[in-house]
Amino acid sequence: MTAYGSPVTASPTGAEKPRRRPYAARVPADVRREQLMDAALTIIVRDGYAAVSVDAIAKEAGVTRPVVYGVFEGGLRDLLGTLLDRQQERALTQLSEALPPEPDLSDPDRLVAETARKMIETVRSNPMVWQPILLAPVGMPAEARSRIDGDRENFVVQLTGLLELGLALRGGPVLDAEVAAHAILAILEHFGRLLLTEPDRFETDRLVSTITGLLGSLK
Amino acid sequence: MTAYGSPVTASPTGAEKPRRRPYAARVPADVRREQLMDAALTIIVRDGYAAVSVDAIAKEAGVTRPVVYGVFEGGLRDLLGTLLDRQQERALTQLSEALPPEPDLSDPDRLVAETARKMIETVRSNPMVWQPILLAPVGMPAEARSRIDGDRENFVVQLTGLLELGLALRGGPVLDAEVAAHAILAILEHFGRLLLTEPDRFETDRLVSTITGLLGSLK
DNA sequence: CACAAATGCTACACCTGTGTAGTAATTACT
DNA sequence: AGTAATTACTACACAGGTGTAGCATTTGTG
Repeated sequence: MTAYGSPVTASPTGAEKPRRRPYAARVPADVRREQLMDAALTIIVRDGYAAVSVDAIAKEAGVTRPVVYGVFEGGLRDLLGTLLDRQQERALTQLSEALPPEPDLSDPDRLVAETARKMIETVRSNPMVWQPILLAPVGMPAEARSRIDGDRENFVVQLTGLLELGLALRGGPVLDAEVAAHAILAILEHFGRLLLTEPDRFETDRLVSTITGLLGSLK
Repeated sequence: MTAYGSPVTASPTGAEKPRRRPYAARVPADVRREQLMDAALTIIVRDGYAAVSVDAIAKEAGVTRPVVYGVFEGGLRDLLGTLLDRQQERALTQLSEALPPEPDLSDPDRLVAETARKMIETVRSNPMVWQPILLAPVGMPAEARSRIDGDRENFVVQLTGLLELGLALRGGPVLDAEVAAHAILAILEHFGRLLLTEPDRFETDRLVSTITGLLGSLK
C-alpha cells in the first residue's frame, strides 16, 4: 500500500495522501504520567477548570487521546485525582516549610509576622501550585473541592487551637476562637488571591505590615 | 412485529403511536422569560454553574429548547446575561437596604454591629440570591465573574473611604486602608459562605459578637 | 540485522448539547 | 363557532467530547 518510490511527504504538494501524524517522542509510562499531569495543570492555570478534558490534555501534551487512556486507566477522573494528590502534597509541604520548626514563644507578634512573610513569599513564587487552590474553589470536580475543603477545615482546627493558646498567652481579647480562626483564614486566602492576581500592587511588605499593624493594635 | 392483542404498553390504549408530548401551559413571552431565568437560577443553586445548559433549563421549566430560543434570541448567553442583570440588581438593592439611611456617627462601633447584623440576616434569608454570588466565584461564564468582580472592587473602594474616615474619627490604628478594606471584605464574604453552608452552626449572634469583640479590642 | 515489546496513531460508534426549519396545538378575537 | 395570531413541539444536521479496537511505528536486545 505504500507508494513505491513515492516522493512522499515533502510538502509542496501533490499527494493528497492522508499522511500520518508524526509520532510523538516515545516515553516510558511513568514519565508520560507526569507530563500529562503537567499539561492538565497548565490548562487549569491558563484556561480554568472548565477547559480541562482528555482531549485538551492530550493536545497540550502533543499526543493523542488513547495515550492518556493507556496511562490513566480511569480516564479524566483518574488523571485529575492523581494530579490532585500530587498538588495537595506539594502545597502542604510548602506550607509546613513556612512554619517555624521551633517557635520562639517569647515574641508572638514577631513570630506571626515572620510566618506570614514566609507564607506570602511561598505563594508568590509558586503560582502553579497555589492558583488552582486559591482561585478556583468551585467549578472543579466535586472531589477536588471536597479535598481542599478538608484541608481547609483541618487548618482551621489547628489555627483554632493556636489561637486559644495564643490569646491566653499573649493576652488578647476574649473571642470565639473558631470564628476568629475562620476570619483569619479568610484574610489569608484573600491575600493569597491578591498576590496571584495583582502581584505588583500588593507587595509583600504591604501585606505584612498590615498584619503587624493589626496585631499591634489588638489589646 | 407487535403482538396482536399484546398486553404491553400498560396504559389502556395499546397504540404504539409516538404520542405527542402534552403541551406546556401557554404563557406570554415576558412571563416565560422570568420562568426560564428562575429555572436557570434553580439549577445554578442546586447543581452548580457547570450544569447549566439550554437543554437543562428547558427541562427544568417543563418546555422544549425551541421555547428558550424563541424568547432569548441569543440563546444561553443572552439568558444568563439577563439573569445576571436581574440578580445583580436584587443583590445591590438588598445590600443598600442593609445600610443605615442616616448613620449615627456618635457611636461607630454600634453602627458597625447593627449594619453587620442586617447584612447577615439578609444573606441568611435570601440564599437564592447570595449563593451564586458567594459560593461560585469561578466556574461561571467569564462575564458573570467579571461583573461580580466589578461590584466587589466598587465595594472595596467605598469601604476604603469609610475606613479612612472611620479610623480618623474613631481613633483606630494607623493602617493601609485599602489593604484593610480587602481584609474586611474577605471576612464578610467568608462569613457569608459559612452562613450558606452551615447556617445552624454559625448563628447570627455568634458572628456579630465576634465582630464587636474585635472592634472593641482595636485601639 | 532481525524481532519482540512497548508505545503511539487511526478510525469508529456513541453520547450530549446546539441551533433551526417546519408543523401542530392553543388561544383570543370577531 | 370560525379564524388568525401566538405559542409550543418534532425532527434534523451539526459540533465536540468519550472510550475502545486494531493497526503502525519505534526501540531495545540478541
